Amino acid sequence: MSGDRGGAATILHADLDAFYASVEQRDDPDLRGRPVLVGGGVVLACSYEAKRAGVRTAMNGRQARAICPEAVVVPARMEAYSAASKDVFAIFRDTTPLVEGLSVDEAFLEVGGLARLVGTPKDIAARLRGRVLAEVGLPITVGVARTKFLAKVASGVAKPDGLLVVDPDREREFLHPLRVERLWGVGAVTARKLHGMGVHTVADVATLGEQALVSLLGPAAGHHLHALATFSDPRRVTPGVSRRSIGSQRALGNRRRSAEELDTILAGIVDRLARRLREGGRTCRTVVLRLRFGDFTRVTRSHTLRTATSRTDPIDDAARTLLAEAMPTIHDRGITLLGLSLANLDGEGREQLELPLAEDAGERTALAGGPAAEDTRDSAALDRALDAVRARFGAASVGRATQLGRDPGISVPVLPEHE
DNA sequence: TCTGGGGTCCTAGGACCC
DNA sequence: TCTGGGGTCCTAGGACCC
Repeated sequence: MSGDRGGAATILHADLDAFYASVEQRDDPDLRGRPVLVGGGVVLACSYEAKRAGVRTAMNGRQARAICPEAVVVPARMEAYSAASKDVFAIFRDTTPLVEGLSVDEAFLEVGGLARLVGTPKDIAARLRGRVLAEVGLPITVGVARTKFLAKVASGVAKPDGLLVVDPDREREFLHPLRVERLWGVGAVTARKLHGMGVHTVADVATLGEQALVSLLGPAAGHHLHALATFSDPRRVTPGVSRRSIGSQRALGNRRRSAEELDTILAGIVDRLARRLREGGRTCRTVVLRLRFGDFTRVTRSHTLRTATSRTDPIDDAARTLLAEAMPTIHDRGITLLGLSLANLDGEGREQLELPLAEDAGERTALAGGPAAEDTRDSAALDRALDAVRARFGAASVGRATQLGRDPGISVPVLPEHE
């Protein structure tokens, strides 16, 4: 039964193998058994045949074709991958209600409560693999362990098309010989730091001790790594965790773009994101502009709105302002990527409309219109501004205007339409 | 490895408040 | 005039994941 650390191996980590490439091979029999690269400019995904030749995800396309000249390059078909992902997740949820998705192609499943009805976790995992292959036509690897982390490591070790159960009594012999790169949260930078300390295996991490890890990597990463290396991972499988940000970006290549072009591209991104926001019934408060340059340096500029919104206009205003303010400082570097993220999702419940105010001899007066009416310093302007809000949103939808702290602005709550 | 598009979380400093 | 400690919020950047 369970090991000495209390708990049985009931967490599954299910991970589709070379997901995009497998969908392509499923849909085109000619591609089966051959090295497949998805995406031309950069390798978005590659089949195991290509991986064996040395191709890696995110590799430059030209380089990948040089390494593996016989590879077939196919364009990405995002709709097909989304559909396949939905089908696979339906099988996950048919297996257990406790499904926590990590990305389009992987999820944790808690099957502890199911054991007596449908078999051991290993039986469940085997059946799951069979169903995904039979019903969706895709190979999937499943790791089974007592903790999320060990289950994920297990699936990584078992790939491709494998099933691996880590017995709770044998966790140490499974984990400690592995390289530190297997630890969740150890990437290139952290690995280099650890290697510099003579730490190469997970056993080395455990030996190094928590204090040394914290001083080397900072409190969060240090505690985290120590916990993983010493089998302490109390995180439960929690379904339905909602997104904390959404974003969209576009690579622009090396060609120089005019201000008008950048403007058009930004408008398209804003439009898409605001629509996604509304479709999801969410609001955002923080708008983050992301830029990348020819030398691959990056810059972000962010602005937090005073009130949450899902409307396009305030997001668009903020994005444009951020870009305009950033332009002088980035000057000649050549923008190669333009992106926008909306964060602070659901930061406030009620959507509000803000109207600008003018400062005049210590008194604040509302402006009648938008920012264009800055010369209007009429004391009746507040009323006119409120009228404008009513005209736009309907009389019943306008709440009481309030002064916003020391800021030169007022806030007019706009109630939801059906309230 | 000269680089996509989508995300998550952490850190550090400054402003501001009590 | 100089000086606390603690808390929150915002901004910018960085590391990491698939």
